[in-house]
This record gives sequence, C-alpha cells and structure tokens, in this order.
Amino acid sequence: MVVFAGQGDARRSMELLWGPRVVAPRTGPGPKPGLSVEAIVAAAIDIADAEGMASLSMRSVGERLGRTAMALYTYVPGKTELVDLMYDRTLGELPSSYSVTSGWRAAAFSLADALWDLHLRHPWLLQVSPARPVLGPGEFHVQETLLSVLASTGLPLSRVRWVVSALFNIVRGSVQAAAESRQAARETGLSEEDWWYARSALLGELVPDLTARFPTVARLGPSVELSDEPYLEREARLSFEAGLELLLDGVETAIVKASGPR
Amino acid sequence: MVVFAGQGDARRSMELLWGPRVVAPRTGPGPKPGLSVEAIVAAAIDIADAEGMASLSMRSVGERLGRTAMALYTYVPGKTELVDLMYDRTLGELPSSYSVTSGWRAAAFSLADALWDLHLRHPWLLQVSPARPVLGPGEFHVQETLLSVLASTGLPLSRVRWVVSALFNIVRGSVQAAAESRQAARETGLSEEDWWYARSALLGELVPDLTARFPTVARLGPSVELSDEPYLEREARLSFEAGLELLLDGVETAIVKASGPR
DNA sequence: GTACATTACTTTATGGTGTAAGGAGTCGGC
DNA sequence: GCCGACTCCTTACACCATAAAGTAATGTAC
Repeated sequence: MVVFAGQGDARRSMELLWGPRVVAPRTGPGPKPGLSVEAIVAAAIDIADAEGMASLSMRSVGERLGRTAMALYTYVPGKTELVDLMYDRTLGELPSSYSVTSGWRAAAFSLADALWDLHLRHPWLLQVSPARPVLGPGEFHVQETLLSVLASTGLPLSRVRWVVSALFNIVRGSVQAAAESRQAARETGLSEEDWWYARSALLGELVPDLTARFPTVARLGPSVELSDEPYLEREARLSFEAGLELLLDGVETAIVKASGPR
Repeated sequence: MVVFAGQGDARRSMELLWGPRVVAPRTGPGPKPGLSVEAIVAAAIDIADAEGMASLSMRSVGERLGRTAMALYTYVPGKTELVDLMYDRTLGELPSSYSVTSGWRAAAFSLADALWDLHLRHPWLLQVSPARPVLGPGEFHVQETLLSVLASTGLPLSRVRWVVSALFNIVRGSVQAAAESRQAARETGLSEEDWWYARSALLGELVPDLTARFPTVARLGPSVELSDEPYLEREARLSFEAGLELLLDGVETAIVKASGPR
C-alpha cells in the first residue's frame, strides 16, 4: 500500500530541495553530523550511475558511506525523497548557456543534444518517473533553459511551451532506447548483436508467418548495417536526430504561419 | 543483483508470447490445471489497472485467483515474464483499422488518439519500460499499425520509421503526465487543484526569488484557467495535441521537400 | 486393482526490501 | 557534573520474489 505524503512531509521535501546545500555547522549539544544530505545524494547518484536503479537501496547507500541504512533517516525522510533529490540535482547539471547567434535551430539542437547526453550519463533518470513534478530547482532550471532557448524562435511563449514538452518527450523517448540497450548489454553480458541475432532466429523459428502477419514491419528490416557498433544504440541516436528535425521543421512552419501573412 | 536470462529462458518467454492462447486440455497423468497463463495475465492486468503497478505482486495475483503466489510459477517463469506478457497483450488491444480516405493526417491523428486512450486506460504501461523490446505479437501489431498508417504519407519507409518513433514518444510522454496526475490524485486523495495550490504557496514561501531566478518560467504561468477540471491532465492533453500537430507539420514539410522540386 | 510417473498446488525457507521503535554513545550548555 | 539534544546503531516487522521440498490428485501400464 502506498503511503501518501501529508502536508508536513511536503514542506520537508521542498526545504530539502531548495535549502542551502552547504549547511552551517550546527552549534549546540549532540555529536557533530558525520554525513550530509548532499553527501548522501551524491553517493546515491554514484550507485545509480554505476550499478543501476535496481541496486539502489538505503542499505547500499549507507554502506558506501560507512553507515547503516538507518543512519540516512536522520538526514532524509525516506527513499522517495532521496530519489527526488537525486533526480533534481542531476537535472541541475544541464548546461544553461546556448548561443543563439547561429540561429534558434542550431541552439535548439545543441540543447537537445546536451539533454540527451545528460540522460545517457544518468540513465536511471528515465526510470524515476516522478509521480508528480518534483518542483525542485533542477526541474525549474531545465524548464527555464528550454523555454528561453526556444523563445528565440519568436513564437509566443504559450506556444513555445508545447514545443518544449514535445522536444523533451522526443529526447527522453529516444534516449531511453539507447540507455536500455546499454544496460541490457551490460547485464546479460551478451553483445547487442548477439542478442539480436539469437532473438531473430528464435522469432523465425517460432513465428514462421511473421512477414505475412506484419508485412510493413518486415519490409522495413534493420535501418543500419550490423557492425561492431551497438545496433539499438545507433538506431536510438538516429531516431533522436530524425525526430528532432521533424519537430523543428514543424516549428519552422509555425513561425512562417505566424509571421507569414503580414 | 539482477539475474539475467539465459538462452533457455528466452525461448520459454517467446513461446509464451507467441504460443496459442487457448491451450488444448492436456492428456496424461496428473491433476488438471485449474489456471491458465491467460487467466493469470488477465488477473494481473486487472490489478494493475485498478490499483497500480505498485500493488502488483505474485501474492496479489495469486490471491485474486484463489491460489498462493507459488502456484503461478507452474504457468509463468517469473514476475518479469508475467509483466512482459501483460505489456504485450495490452498493446495488442490497439485498434488496427484507420481510414485514410480523409487524408493521412486525420488517420495519423486518430491513431495517435487511440494510442493515448490505450495508455490512459492502462497507465502502468508507462512504468513497464521493457529492458529490451519484448518482441511479442502486441508490440509488432502496434508497430505494424503505426507504420502502415504513416506510410500513407508517401514518404519512404526508411523515413516513416522515424516519424513513427517520434509520434510514439510524444504520445507516451504526454500521456504519462496525464496518467501520473490521475494516479497521484487518487493516492493522495487531494484534488489536483488543491495539491497545486498548496505547492505553489509553499514554493512562494520557501523561494521568494523564484521569478527572478526563472523569469521565463514565471512569465508563462498556468496555461489553462483553474477549473473543476483536472489541471495537469488538461495540460497533458493540450501538450499531446500541440506536439502532434507540430510533428505532423514537420512531416508535411518532409513530403513537400521530397516531391516538391519535380 | 495397484503401482508409478506426472503434475498442480501448498508449505516452508532464504535473502532481499523500506522503515518504525528504541537504545547507545557523544557532545555543548548549564 | 550533569542534562538534554543529537547522531548513529541494533532490532524487528511486514513485505517482496522465488528456491526447495512436500502433498494430493490424476492418468497410464501392468
């Protein structure tokens, strides 16, 4: 059963998100804190980066810091809040300055690329799926960056909002495929090519009428030649670039329509 | 630690995905099976639909069928495979016929709409995130439907593929926001408006310089008036429609470019 | 009719999870 | 010196997936 956060918990997590990262050393009785929220979050991010979200537990984070799981609860209300913090802090890493001098399109592309990079460096971001927007500084930072870059199209902000969310979705969706392919390759030890090959053989054997049942899919075939380069990962990148171009073409159309019939 | 599937397991799950749904009654010694893979999958889907993925456990599925958790392992290798089956069976529900008589654009829109509906009826689909493509009949069915509808644009299939994945990503991304808003509202008991209001107040109090730090976001404000209609859900739908239009505009550009300079 | 193999399902057990409760030790202020 | 506040630990509980072994039901072979 899911426990839901009351009002007090909401305040607590917002304070953690927005509060000062470097806490002034406490004065008063009691032992000095040996940990800090930031240290805990950093350790958790390290684990998620290196071993995936499945290996992230309060125990594993505690262990990495030389403590038990329960020690963390002095600093962080629970795992949910810890993950929210990880998520928001990581989003905050997104670079924020994009030159618009070579046009909005180039700026939008390099921003999308930075977002792609960020997600590929921290693939667990895609598994977080905050039950509601986290509303932390990192999330705001990303929104602000996206909005301000896309605002240079000259479109009204009320429309830019939708461009932003579409772009964000395209990036997230395509990078997810890339990230999952990497993770699966690491977990199974199988190279992607091997996995794909084994799976195709199995499919052909178990479903002999595959091409008859799904003619269009069959007609498509693999988009890139099999090489030593990871297949699915390459495909995901192509999907990212192509999808982005399509979207930006749509934006261009919108610009022309808005300013065209002058 | 994640256990990875060997070759034998792969065959077993492919057989479950592609095998006949109605199994002929076994002849031979031993008690008659009281359950079936399909019954188990259906029960699991019911639970996920009604109570969310968090409530889905081998126990809960077994209980719903009047069995213990372990009874399921006679039919299904493990939870992973069960979830794969749920995912693929549900994707198979997508309607497949879309009239192209009123143009590819209308067909694409109604297909995207059906996809949106499907995900909103089964929001847990978005949390499944198969570590690799499931390669089941449902997944193929969706791909086939998307590809064949978008192929009516006349674009080469190699480009249609990217349109398909971009469209899919836009739908998934926007519907995720809608689904999560519903779920959160149900779990917390708070109406969305209430939650949003409480959160804004908290933000304003804890981060007084919010509008200075994120001017563009601040300038945006809420996109729709607060009403009794769920705010985030309405917003998600708008994002879906607007994103889709942008993408389809991009497709139109591609069509013109391809056939234009005749 | 009886023995046996086969199978559905249960019980029990193992090692994982998040976290509530309470105890141990450490420090500052009086 | 001592109190109170504070960090951190141990213990405990409820839940999870699932391995292993046991039980009961069923068909076939003799």
